[in-house]
Amino acid sequence: MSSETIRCRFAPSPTGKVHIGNIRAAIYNWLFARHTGGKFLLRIEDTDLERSTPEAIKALFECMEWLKLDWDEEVFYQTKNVKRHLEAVDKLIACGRAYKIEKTSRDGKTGEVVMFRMPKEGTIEFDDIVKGHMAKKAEDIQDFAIVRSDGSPIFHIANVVDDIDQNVTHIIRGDDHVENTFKHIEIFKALGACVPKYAHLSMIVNQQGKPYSKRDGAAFVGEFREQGYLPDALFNYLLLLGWNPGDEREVLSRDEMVKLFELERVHVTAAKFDMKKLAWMNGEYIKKIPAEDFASEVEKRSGAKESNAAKDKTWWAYLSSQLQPRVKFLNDIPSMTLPFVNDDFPFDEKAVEKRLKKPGVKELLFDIAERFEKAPNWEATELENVVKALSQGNGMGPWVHPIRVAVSGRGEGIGLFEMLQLLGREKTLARLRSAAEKLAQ
RNA sequence: GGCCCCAUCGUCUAUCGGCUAGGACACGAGCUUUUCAUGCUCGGUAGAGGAGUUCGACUCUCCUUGGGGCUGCCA
Repeated sequence: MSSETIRCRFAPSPTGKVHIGNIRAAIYNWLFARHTGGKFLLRIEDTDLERSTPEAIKALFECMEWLKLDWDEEVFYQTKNVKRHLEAVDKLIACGRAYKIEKTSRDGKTGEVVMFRMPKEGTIEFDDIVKGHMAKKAEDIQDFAIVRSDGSPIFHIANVVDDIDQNVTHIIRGDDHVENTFKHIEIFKALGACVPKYAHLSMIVNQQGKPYSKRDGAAFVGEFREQGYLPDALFNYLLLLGWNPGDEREVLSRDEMVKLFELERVHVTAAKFDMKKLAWMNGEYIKKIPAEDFASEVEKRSGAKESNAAKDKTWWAYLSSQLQPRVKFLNDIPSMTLPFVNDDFPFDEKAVEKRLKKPGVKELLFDIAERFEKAPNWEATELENVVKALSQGNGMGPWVHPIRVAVSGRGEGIGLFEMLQLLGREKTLARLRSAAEKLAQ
């Protein structure tokens, strides 16, 4: 196949939220087009006027942009092609491949619809790029409606006519359309059009093997975004769910993906969505963020007030360098940075119980505050030396743990002495003493 | 019910007839260590069952079982 003729498309119906299974189809289409040098088209199947609002379409665009899925040519709106759909229907009626009939729908609507006439014998077959050879006896497929009693075209005819009009050569879509393909092939043929190549993608399923839905956790792209997932991490993970480069690489750059992606390597089997692996992937991508960018992300998400002069660029860089290997989700940043930017931070009850409410801790905190106060400078190494001297070669745990909880309210976090350096002398001493005084009561 | 599709560690997967079945996530152990992470090292767990083809089958064929999809005036 000549590469300049390859044209594939992502054809979602805008419902306001973009499901991960759906966006994976977009990703595969995009990668296929970019790999082959073909075109990636975007068609919005907005015939459902109830759900297809401008807001829903906007959400779709935002989602595409977030994942850096750029498309070629102008967006194709299905509603703008209704005239062509109906022309095709007339043509089908004229040649006997469609007919009008009085029908009562499931929900009780009665009226005249247009049905597409399926052949009554023979086999319909196609070679699916991922599923292989597919065949079905024509007699196993019933005639089906293509125009509603209100005169509006139905998915089957609209979809096929749009694909013809957009010169689509490759249809890469969800597994749930396999059965439709046998119907659509007949429409293409009846209309005298070339039948495109098909590639059907397996579904993303939950731990029970059922289609992954919102009941299983985040199911829409927007939710992953809100939860602090990086677009590249989600993209990479979704790609791996059903495709691999054939070697052991898993974390791939966009360029590598484009270079390596082949539809032929896409899996037939349904893949279970593994949130744990996605989380790991996200951590990998967070570690890849350039230090400067991560620092500004930390500053942005910390909710810090600009007024604090002590917090200069160096300060943020130091804090974020400590945070970067520890952050799994960008959404973890606010709670992790809170003790650094605000004196009003929560104390973890368990940590307080375990580290502070112990005999001698009050005295220990007062004592250490005094020793820190005398420190010649406020560098992490200097502060560490103070505690080292106290521990006399034994573990520093008995000092480190209470200090950590006293100044940050939590049992875990970045290195303690780095933490103290970042807090500064004044805040550290104040917090140590205030915690000690609370214990006295 | 009918039709279609699928089947390797718990999960994602490598393997396109030669396998002591490899990797990643997760899990366990250890090292590093002030915590939590990171990093490094090590470890366990897999070819649904049954026939057949073959010198040889995870790989090919058939059956069984299990799972999924479709069977709309939804897309």
